[in-house]
Amino acid sequence: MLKLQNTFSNTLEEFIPINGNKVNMYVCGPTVYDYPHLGHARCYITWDMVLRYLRFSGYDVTYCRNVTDVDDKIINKAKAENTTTEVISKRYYDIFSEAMAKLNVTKPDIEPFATKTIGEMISIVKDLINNDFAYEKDGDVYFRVKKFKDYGKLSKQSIDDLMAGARVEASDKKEDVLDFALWKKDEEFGYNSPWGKGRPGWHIECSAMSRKHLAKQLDIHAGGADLIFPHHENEIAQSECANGCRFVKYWLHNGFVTINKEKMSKSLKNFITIQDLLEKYNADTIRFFILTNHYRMPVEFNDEALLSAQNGFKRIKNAINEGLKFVGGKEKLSENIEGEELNKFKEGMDNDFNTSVALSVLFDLCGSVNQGIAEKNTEKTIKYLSVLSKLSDVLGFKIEKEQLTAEELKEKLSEIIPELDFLTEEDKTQDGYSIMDKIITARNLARQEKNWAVSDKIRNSLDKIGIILKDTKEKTYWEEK
RNA sequence: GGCGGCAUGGCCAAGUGGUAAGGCAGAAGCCUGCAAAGCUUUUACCCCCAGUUCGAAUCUGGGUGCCGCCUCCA
Repeated sequence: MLKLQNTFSNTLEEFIPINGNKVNMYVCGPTVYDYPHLGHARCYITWDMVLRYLRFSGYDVTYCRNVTDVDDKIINKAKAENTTTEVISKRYYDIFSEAMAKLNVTKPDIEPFATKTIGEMISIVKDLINNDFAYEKDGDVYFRVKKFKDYGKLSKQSIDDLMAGARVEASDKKEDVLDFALWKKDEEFGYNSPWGKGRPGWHIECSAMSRKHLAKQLDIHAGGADLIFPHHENEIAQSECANGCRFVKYWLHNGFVTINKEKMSKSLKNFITIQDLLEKYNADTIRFFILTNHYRMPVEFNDEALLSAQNGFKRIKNAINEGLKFVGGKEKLSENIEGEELNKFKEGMDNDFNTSVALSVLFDLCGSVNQGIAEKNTEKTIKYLSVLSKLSDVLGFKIEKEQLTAEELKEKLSEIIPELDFLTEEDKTQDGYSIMDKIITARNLARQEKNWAVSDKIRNSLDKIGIILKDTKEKTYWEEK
């Protein structure tokens, strides 16, 4: 039985979808105006893990994650570069998509763009005005916060407290400081509307996109904890007042990535981009790093933590790769998995996605797989490896070695070929794999002759370009670090 | 000021009343020509104080420290 920590009730609740096993899941996506950083990676990897686990558990999930491509920051950047907002948002959307693909984040079923949903936004704003929940003033439209009695329920803020601590800019146009913009007048970059040319407010975008592409009522709405107030609070106000029904059943929020205990963010300029991080660590390491903590807790970023994740994940990767080598490939694994490890995994994940426990199960399985290999017990190895492989897949690890192509390998080897004097001119014209075979053969010859100086020199040369040799009784393997 | 969260071994982390999972790092040993990988062994009175209980890391109250939201933010 799956239980989720619902931000709305602030309790652990049993997950019962509105409509049988069909699940609508909406996640607030990126505003595409700059490079995505590790904080974004955490958010989308987290919801990807949730999506994968829901599907693994048998739910029929429709996953929608929007793209905000109309925004002040995009406009400012376009102005600065003397180009259009379309050019800017396209550029950063492509960068974002590439980063997500590299991180093995599942592509959403629906990925709507705000600029393609303007009609739906206008329709909601109209309804809100008709219901007296909103008012137009000089081309702007504002939401009348005090009219919505449930305002503040998600963030546990009372209207009085919000008033007292209000840091929101007062505006002559607003009836009340707490009122927020649904539509903003904008002659230059705006869209036609009943109130003149203008742009949608940020919050209305998600209300519109979720309604248009999923439903008036969502099972799960997720996002970063910084969106609870005001973004999600305002979405609730808009959607519930426009639709006349409850908006979201389960609100889920992820914690932040921190650096020196401070939230990683654009404004603090303490972020590391996904691109830069991928230069140093692979996608599985980054995912492992994120999944070691519960998704609602903060995760402290530093190189020591990433290194620890890298080493930890290597155990899982090694067990799977060695296991696959031993049993003879992925097709030997069985589809139907069972056992106490699987139960423990489910138990952990059912408890609000306790990935720490889930990972500990993977380590247990690694032990069993390694044992199976050591005992040369194919049946045992297949049994545990099947579970291990499946569960690592559920958590979204890629595992399968990104095997170098012959060209890439040759490219790497070219750096050290001058040191390898045993290679003939003819050898050097061959492809990477063949050259590698020659190198390993030469080294094993030296080993047979107990010429350790030569054999170690070869191994050290390969090590310099990130290739490790593993000697076993049967064969010598090579792999990337 | 209002609201929310966190505090467990050198580091990360699980734990939701019954006597502290797991990972990293370190140490010792096995294996190995040496490595790599693997295996075995190995380190905790859970921020402080008080209370509830036969029994608390876990519940209650009070401290202390740290973080987040209240403005754009994943």
